[in-house]
Amino acid sequence: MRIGELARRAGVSPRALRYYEQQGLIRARRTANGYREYSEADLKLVTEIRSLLTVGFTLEDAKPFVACLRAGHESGADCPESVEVYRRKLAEIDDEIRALLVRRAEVAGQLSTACPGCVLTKQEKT
Amino acid sequence: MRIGELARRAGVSPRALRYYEQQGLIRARRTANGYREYSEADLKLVTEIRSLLTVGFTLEDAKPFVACLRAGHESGADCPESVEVYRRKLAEIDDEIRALLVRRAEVAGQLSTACPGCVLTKQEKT
DNA sequence: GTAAACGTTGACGTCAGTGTCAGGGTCAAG
DNA sequence: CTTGACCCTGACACTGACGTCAACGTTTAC
Repeated sequence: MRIGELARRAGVSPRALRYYEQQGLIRARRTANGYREYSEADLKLVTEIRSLLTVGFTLEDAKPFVACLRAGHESGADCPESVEVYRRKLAEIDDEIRALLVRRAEVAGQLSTACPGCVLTKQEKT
Repeated sequence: MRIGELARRAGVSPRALRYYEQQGLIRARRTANGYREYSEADLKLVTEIRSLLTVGFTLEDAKPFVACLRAGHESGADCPESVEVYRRKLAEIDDEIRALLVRRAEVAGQLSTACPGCVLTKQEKT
């Protein structure tokens, strides 16, 4: 299939697919006229990339998963490198959550100082 | 005081101060030679801006606080516009936390599927 | 045959808050 | 008189994942 069809089926733009290729995540055969030609396996790669991006992974993070799929594994996570990325991202997410909770507390504290009662709006009506 | 001193005392770079000015957050008198001249009140403004930035506010978010201080209030939060920003940011932070918790669960789920036992490392050793 | 719909590469724009140059001017100390 | 520490105004670089446009070639449908 050509880039437009792959894009539609994967739910991304052709531009995104070219970008993934530029970043070394996917490759494409070229037909005689220079058009990119993709296989069903490529659709699987792109689907994997998309699902990783939507949970906050970067393309760099996604590389081991793609490599794992290309190595013949059924899941992109079936490789130690992918598992390592999972563990690292999980730690990063935890750090972000902690940081956000701290910020939330600070902002809520400031708000309650500036406007007592403002902070307890709907859920709490002590 | 001139920009270098204000920068040191506020813990920011001169570049940042010029940027804040460009964005309409602070103003400065100019001496005969064109140098920016700041007052103690400006230090207070910049300190307020910094503390807001560190909890994740944008310069745009900080504008009402600066305006409030310039209007003569002791705290930048002593104005309804500032309180409104606090409430909005609090809601934004809550949204982010919720999104991160969802992502965390997804990643943890994937990790435990790919590598059962990996997810419970230190704290849980069921 | 021609217009629509597709493909190609290349390159700039986006968001925020700076860092870091270039190419100047100013000012005090020695 | 010169060095060094300031100051000034541009203006480009950065991060990430693209959007968007230009300027062009190809294929498909009528």
